[in-house]
Amino acid sequence: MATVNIDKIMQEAERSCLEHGARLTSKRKHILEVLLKAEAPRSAYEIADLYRQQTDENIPVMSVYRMLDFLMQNSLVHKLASNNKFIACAHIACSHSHQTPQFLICDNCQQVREIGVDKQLIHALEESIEHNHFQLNSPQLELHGLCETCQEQR
Amino acid sequence: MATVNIDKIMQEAERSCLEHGARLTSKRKHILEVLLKAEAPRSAYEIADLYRQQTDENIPVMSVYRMLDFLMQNSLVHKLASNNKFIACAHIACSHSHQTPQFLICDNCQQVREIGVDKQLIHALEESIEHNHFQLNSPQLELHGLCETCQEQR
DNA sequence: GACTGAAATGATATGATATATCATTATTTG
DNA sequence: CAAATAATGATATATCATATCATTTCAGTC
Repeated sequence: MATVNIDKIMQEAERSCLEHGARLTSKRKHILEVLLKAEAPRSAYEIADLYRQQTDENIPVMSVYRMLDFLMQNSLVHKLASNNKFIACAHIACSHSHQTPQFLICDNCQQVREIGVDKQLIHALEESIEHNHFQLNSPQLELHGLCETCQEQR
Repeated sequence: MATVNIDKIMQEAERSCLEHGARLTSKRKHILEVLLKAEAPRSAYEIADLYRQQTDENIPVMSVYRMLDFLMQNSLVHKLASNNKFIACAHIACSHSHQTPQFLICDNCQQVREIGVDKQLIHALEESIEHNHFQLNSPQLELHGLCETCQEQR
């Protein structure tokens, strides 16, 4: 089942890149696939290792960073600032347009859920920030806590 | 004027540590002072350099990290995950209890404003997160954009 | 199909951030 | 004061990230 999803997501990623004139090369695709298969956020170095395992091909970390930059620019991958790791965007194959990503990061098992933005919430945020005469970039929220599974284990 | 404020803040920091049985040693105090004097967030290595300049005493970076850990545990310092830098808490000498810190980070001049938490906003956040069966730790928000001064310069 | 310019990738070096570990010094407490 | 605990120093090393120049690949053109 997972592979079916990945195939579908990859198709959508290709379509979206084509539309924007962005070149989703084979190596960039592999990097995205590595992240789609990973169950948790991965560092650039971990991604390089997984890439080697999954393709029997070497890849310089420098290249991984560059490919991650490309994928991020095309909203296919996000970087989590709070732990310097990368994840595939959870909404690549969704129809709803890609908005501000919000992440729930489990501090126990490290799993990350990317949730949709609540419009009202964003509005409230912006209000709060306007009071401070601050002009917001698209705000990425990273929220730490415990996921459902890990709550139960306590 | 700045020094007056710093003195007052330091007094409050000492009082608060005493209250919690936390030992605010002279070196830890110096680290906090360095951050209070800095106009922008600083990395641990920058803090070590400033410490040397301001005290004519060497300090190992390892120690800086440990002291920063201590200061963070006692809510005197925050770490900004989005740029791996540290700042003094803006509310040390405030009477209102220390809640979720929210940071507005200027991507142009790097200045950071720590703003108070809007109760409604936090409530909305928590609602949004409950839908995902996620148990939040105290959420620290880091919001990037342009401060008032830098907006005007564009 | 060869030529050319641009984009992508490789290779190498190095900088920046952070932690592990063991030794030493300072402080508290009985 | 001695023993226990906490704080700091010293050293090594892991981890994350970027700068720079060389090489390869690709798209468009003739």
